[in-house]
Amino acid sequence: MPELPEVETFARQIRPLVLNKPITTVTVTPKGERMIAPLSPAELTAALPGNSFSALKRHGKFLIFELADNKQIVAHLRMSGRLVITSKKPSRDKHNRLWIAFEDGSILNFLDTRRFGTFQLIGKPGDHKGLNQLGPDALDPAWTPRTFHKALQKFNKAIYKVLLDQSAIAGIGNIYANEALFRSKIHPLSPAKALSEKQAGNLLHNIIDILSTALEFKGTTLIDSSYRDSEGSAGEFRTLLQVYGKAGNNCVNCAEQIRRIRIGGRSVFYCQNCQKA
DNA sequence: AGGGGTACCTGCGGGC
DNA sequence: TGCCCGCAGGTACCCC
Repeated sequence: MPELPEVETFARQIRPLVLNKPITTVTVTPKGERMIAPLSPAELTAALPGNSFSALKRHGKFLIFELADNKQIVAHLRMSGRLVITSKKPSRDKHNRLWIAFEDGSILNFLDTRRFGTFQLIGKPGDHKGLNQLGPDALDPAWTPRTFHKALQKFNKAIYKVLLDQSAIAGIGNIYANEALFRSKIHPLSPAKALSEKQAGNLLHNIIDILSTALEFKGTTLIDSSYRDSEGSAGEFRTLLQVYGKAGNNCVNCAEQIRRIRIGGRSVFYCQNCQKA
């Protein structure tokens, strides 16, 4: 569920509460065991106590907890993961899968309803396959219209699929891909290669604007969705969505109704009239 | 290489 | 109320 703005929101909220604090215990529930694979709970538990996190970084939708001894924990929230801090006692949420207790009594809890999330200890930077395959972060200041246009040329597929391809640009998920294409007036099935540098530049601008604004709003919580930030608050970017989840609604720019199609098994929303490029 | 399908899980809403 | 279906913000893996 979480995309870049939601993951960054978690990072900002928990960072000051978990850095440079000695770890005392690690607890992995039976249903949390898959999430730490290939390590066993015993192996993870043996590696952490006495250690502490020296930094918490984010790349795309991954969170990287750096340990003082050069090891790292690479975490991914996938569809339903959440990170919550409690004091003295672990969260009693039924979906609390694993937690790390610190010397000062605070506890980092990884909640995950669907258990697709991962929380993997690696020996040194570079040892995580998923992380190694990532392209530049979507909010990396190094992006320019030219480099983005050039990156798109490498992919012989629909622009929608490239935006979701984490090896091309990291951090965009379904909601923000839909919104960025709508604002850029680009049809989701347009070949990525066909975009001009001007179109690519405009798309990049809209991606950055949407992700930055969504971050200010602490992400997007859809109606009936379970996403809540680390403090339990809903993300308010929902009010700014223009197409995602709005099949049948009138387009905000014209008289067309927003359509829903399937691309690669996922729901994609767009305006047939506005998104012709 | 790119497309599609399935799998991994749990929960929710809609239709009957 | 209960059941069955489709759906979900992600990604990996298989097959063609």
